[in-house]
Amino acid sequence: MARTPSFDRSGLKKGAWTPEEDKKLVAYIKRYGHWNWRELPKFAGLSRCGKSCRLRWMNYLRPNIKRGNYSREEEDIIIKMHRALGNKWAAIAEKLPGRTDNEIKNHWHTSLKKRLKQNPTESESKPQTSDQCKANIKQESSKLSTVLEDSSSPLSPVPSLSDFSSSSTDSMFGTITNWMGDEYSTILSDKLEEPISGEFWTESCVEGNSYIQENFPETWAYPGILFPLSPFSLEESFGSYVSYEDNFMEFEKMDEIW
DNA sequence: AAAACCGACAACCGCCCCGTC
DNA sequence: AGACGGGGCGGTTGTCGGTTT
Repeated sequence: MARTPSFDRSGLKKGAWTPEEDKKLVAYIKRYGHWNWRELPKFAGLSRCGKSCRLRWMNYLRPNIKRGNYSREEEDIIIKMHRALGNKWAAIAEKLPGRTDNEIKNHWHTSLKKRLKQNPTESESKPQTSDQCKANIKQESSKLSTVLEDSSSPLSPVPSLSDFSSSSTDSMFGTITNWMGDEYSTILSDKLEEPISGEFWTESCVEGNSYIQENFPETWAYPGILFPLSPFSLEESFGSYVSYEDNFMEFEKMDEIW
């Protein structure tokens, strides 16, 4: 399925990701976040370019990725959004929780396009100007938000942070392992064996830890952590961002959790 | 059983946008 | 204002598994 692994001139690996590489990437991001995609592979011990790491994380490894078959409802949304927006896969993906733009794009090219050919009445998309697209994005977004807010909808967003905070460790762990699969669940199981204190859930995340996303279980965010595992000093890496003392404390807190 | 074909999808590439200096 | 760098996006390709011939 994936491409055969190879190395480019600069020695960077290309092609299919191995489970080992995935583990390294996941372990690094869950510990330090993606503070800089370009630098990240060096510190994570990966011979990959930053872009490749980003892509792997965004399309495959990040939490709450929904895989598998598309429901009819999801397909209808894709068709509808595509009619309104054209090939704005990222915008379309925003309205399908758990689906990535890449996945939607693939599904469009492999299935939906054909389906529409057979049944043209479903589509009839006219080329749109970029202004029209922008207007449509707004319009479709507000319409679909209404649908998605309805908790009875099968397309409801993934559980919110408050859902995680009120749930048991077990159920949260279930959610996390769900997106990672068995392959990686062992990395986590060690860390999640002990219940997480109530205090932990109320701590806010540092703004600017850019990988922390909506619906991202807070345990993954390491409250306050913003620095890399780097051979350089913290100051060198982040200059005025943080003081060593502050983050050393965060480090300790983090290690308690993990 | 083997070859040819097709569908699915992970991954790469190049371009563009946006923030920073 | 313009150069630069990082991140994001969309188009495309490469490969594998399944199906058909």
